[in-house]
Amino acid sequence: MIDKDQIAEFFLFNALDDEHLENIAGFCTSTSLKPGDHLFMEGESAEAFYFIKSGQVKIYKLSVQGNEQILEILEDGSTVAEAAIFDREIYPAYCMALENTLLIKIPAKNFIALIEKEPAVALKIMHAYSKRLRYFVSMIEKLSLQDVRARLARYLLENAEKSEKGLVCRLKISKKELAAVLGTIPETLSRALRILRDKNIIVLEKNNITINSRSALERLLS
Amino acid sequence: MIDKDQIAEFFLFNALDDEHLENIAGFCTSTSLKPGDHLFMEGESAEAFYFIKSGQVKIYKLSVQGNEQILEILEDGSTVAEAAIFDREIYPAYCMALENTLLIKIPAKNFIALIEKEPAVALKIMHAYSKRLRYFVSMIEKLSLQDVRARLARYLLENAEKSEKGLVCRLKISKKELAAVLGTIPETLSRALRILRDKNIIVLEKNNITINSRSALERLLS
DNA sequence: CGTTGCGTTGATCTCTATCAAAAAAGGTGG
DNA sequence: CCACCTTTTTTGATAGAGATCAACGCAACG
Repeated sequence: MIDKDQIAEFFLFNALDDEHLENIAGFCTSTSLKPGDHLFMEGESAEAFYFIKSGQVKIYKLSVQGNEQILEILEDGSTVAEAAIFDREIYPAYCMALENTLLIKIPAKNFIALIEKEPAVALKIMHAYSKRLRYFVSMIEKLSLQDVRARLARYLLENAEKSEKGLVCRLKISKKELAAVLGTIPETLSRALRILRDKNIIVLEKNNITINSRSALERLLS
Repeated sequence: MIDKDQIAEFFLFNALDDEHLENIAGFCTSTSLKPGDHLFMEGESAEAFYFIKSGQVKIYKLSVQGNEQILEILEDGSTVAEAAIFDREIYPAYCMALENTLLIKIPAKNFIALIEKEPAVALKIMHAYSKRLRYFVSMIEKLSLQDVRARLARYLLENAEKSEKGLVCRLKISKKELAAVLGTIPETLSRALRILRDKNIIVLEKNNITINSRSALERLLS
């Protein structure tokens, strides 16, 4: 059981009044995970979805050979698996914590009942859905229409932030995970990074990648 | 302007009473397309979504080199681009008719207003969303974790139907389109089909593919 | 018929996964 | 702080899948 103030901060519920929040808090519980812990496995029945209060998880698929494709890296503020609860009620992928992670668990049943009374919540969920759909569409596009170097270039451009040194991409995940995000393997990622470094397009430090030439990266996309 | 009876048949609205249907019919219009016509282009602002009354469209992306990845083939009964209207309001892909196609156009604005009053419609839309999300997740999985032959095998298994000759996959699209659905090119698809034929796993006629050995196809998936 | 686009086949080349191994980076316990 | 172990990252060599380029048969269609 958790407190209504804890859930009031989440965008999904930020239009609701105290009475509703109390009600929701009544059926939510909290969960905590250590790095490597699974929140759920592919194929498990989906009776709840989650909010990430703090930490980081990955949603991923495995091939029969054991290759991993990360679908999403989710951080605090995100909802996890809200898609699974309306449909076949099975989680379609694995979810593993990458850090110490604190989540709020929202049972599907209660949530669906809530939506029937609160269309505002429904609209927010739909907004989250459409964002995720867009994300997956762009992922399909990248995977099937671009090579690894272009996928990396796009990732760098999308994740870089301005700093005193110029554009810098701070990796929040290991290179091994990044490889799985990009749909490749660590060796190939390592080589792709080296090529960009040798061309003086980027500068590599351990977890920071500084972009020397934004335009050169953009050229790789076409 | 269209009639309320025309929209009553669509699953999205099949829980609504006459008064609601009249209301909805009031803001819907119909559109018809010939093969090759575009319903919308990538990047266009999304002010409406659609129902397919009859016909067939493809939703696809293009790479800078002009390669095509089909995201979906949609047929009568499907909604088109219902995802685009809650988010950034831009169509994220192209939509082109493959046959003569009749659609009902539903303006986003009116539809959102409807949802706010009718949670039942919201739940149905969410159901459609989660189905599509699942579909895209499985597409990402296939594209990044399976080779072309496995993707083809899965397609055949998923689209085959029982007939007097056994399992038969009737192609509703050209092989060129099928290649784009599978994330490859016609040459590669042609070779993959030939290999399956040479192994006596399938029999090729022009638009029918008969499956001789279901188990052999299933073995290709692992 | 000629034209146009589709489907197939062949030859080649590029990209990326795989295998193997070394180097670097973290922990952990003494 | 150091030796030890594990995991990550990098590098090299190789092989395989699939894209590309080119050519040709074929059917549809004006």
